[in-house]
Amino acid sequence: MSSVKEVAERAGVSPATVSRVINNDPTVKPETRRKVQQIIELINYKPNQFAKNLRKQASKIIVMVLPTMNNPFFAGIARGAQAATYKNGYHIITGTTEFNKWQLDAYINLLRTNLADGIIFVSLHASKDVLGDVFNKYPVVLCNEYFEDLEVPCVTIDNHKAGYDAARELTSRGKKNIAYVTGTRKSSSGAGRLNGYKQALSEAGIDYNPHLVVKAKSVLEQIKDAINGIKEKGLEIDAILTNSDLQASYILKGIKDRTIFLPPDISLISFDGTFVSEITNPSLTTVAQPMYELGYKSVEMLIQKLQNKNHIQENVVHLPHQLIIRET
Amino acid sequence: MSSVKEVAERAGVSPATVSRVINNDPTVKPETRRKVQQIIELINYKPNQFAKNLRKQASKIIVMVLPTMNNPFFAGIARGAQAATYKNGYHIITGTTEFNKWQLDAYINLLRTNLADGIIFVSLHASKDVLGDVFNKYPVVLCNEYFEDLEVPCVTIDNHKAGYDAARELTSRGKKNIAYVTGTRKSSSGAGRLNGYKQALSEAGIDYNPHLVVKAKSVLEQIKDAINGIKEKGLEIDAILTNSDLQASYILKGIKDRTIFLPPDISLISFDGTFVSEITNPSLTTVAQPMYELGYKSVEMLIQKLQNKNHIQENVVHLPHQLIIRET
DNA sequence: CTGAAAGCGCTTACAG
DNA sequence: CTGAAAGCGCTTACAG
Repeated sequence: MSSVKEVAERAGVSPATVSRVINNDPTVKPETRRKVQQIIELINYKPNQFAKNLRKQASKIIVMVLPTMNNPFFAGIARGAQAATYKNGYHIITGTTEFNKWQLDAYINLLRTNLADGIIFVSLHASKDVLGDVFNKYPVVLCNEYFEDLEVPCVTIDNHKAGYDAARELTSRGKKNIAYVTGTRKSSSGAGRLNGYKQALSEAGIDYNPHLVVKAKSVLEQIKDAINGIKEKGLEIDAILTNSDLQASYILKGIKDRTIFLPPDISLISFDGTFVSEITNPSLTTVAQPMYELGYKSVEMLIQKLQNKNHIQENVVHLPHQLIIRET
Repeated sequence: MSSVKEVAERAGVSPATVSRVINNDPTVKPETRRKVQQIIELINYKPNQFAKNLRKQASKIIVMVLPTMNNPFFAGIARGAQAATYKNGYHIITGTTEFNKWQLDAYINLLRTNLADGIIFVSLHASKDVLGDVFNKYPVVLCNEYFEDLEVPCVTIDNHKAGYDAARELTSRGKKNIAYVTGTRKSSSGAGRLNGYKQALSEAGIDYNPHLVVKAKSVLEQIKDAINGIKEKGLEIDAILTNSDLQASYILKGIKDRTIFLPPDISLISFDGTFVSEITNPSLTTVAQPMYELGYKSVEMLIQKLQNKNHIQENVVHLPHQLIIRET
């Protein structure tokens, strides 16, 4: 392993000067710089990151915690995040909790041990009690979900408008009984979308019926029960809004299997706009989210925060979504 | 930020002793240990990883490079890898190349700068010339694809047998004209599967026809052209074998769109066994790979290598695959 | 424009 | 069983 010392000796300068060359200190005489750079290339010297980090008290590593990689929506966010970290000379450790509480703690420890400079929580569903402390102590950016009265920066779509756009499309098709399959957990995105849904109904002169709003995880079993539960109450369904492409794909599956009792040509709109919405049969009408950009922007905001660049002005950044009409 | 020094002062011992407690040195007197541990908890002390790494010349960080996260097959591998690193007290930086050559170099730099201890390449398609150097200098494990005469450990399924099992299923259905859509790049997995396919044909008394084997990326356009290309040569197709669930899903799409001219009930078998094979309509018969285990085992082997535990005996580890019969 | 020196926060061989 | 000291490989205020 070569070191500044070795480069210094070979170049006939001090380690300090080598360091200055590496860090583009403008006070170095051009000739000296050239000499040092030559040696660096000659012996293919790369500075030891740990020594650097230890000295600088910063690692240029950030952490991104996602619920899972199994949903291509999150994979898309991770991709964007990766691109942004790379572009800014940072590194990223992406991890998933797979819905385990303990996993979350493991990632936070990366901050506590100084391994990482900051953290991005994607679609975090956790109580403020647990995390308020983390928000106070470390640089944090949220993606998709925000916490009401905490001043943590957040990148998301305008969920109210997204919910509105989706429901509006259905009411404009003349649908009156629009079931809405949400996620199982309370969330800012869920609340926003629900309000948008209600607004669209109201504008179409349709009464809001809470029995049409049901919760389910992205598991065939739960989705089936949730939807059939509505019908068992004697309610009609002539359209469905669903929380994710994945959920929607299971609904189509259930309809085809005849475990969900709905017509195969039912109006169905989902959220996300992943490739899943293209490969189902029929293909899904979906509210596409800018996954890549969500990840990219989250990283940019975190880095901005790390570099204390003029105190981030906007706390919540809304990225545009887009309703894509396909076959459902 | 608290440090060993602070803990030492508060506990009335030397920094060395604190370090010994942290590292479970058995020579510490139980009483001393207790005293120190109390202080550690009291002030919630966490050792600075960089200082530790610098001193130990190891980071317990490994890198996993995947082609993309957009294919759930790779997401599954990443999940398994994550679990294994966590279990072993390591951290993992997973990154994707998205098929860019330059990205690869960025990940290798993590080794050069000592940020990471070792690297896992998943489905790596690169020439030995480029990477032989990396293989020699740093601890490397390969996943899915191996390089013939390099002694780099590799975790994969038995692709020959997998290709055989898939093709065998088709010949046993009485199919005679089995098209095979492979990936676009030369690969050890591709070669293995092709040989298995040939063996199954031969056992069924069917002549191997190279015109039935076509290359395509996981893009509708290419797959369409590849398959229609066969038909334009005047060849019949009564079954298809395809490289991935994703590719297969596009084939179904094309058939339904009538841009691929095949009957909707054609026999179709794909590889991977991701959730995609469940949500297509019809659902896919697929050769399921143990994604999670592939990732998990790759990490285990790398860590074994890092710890020099009795020189890894087996160089290539084959994990079991499973043919899952669904609707195609 | 450059160098000598101190220090980032750990661990470990050595001495006792 | 424990401490003093050296050192991992950098960077930076200070002095010249």
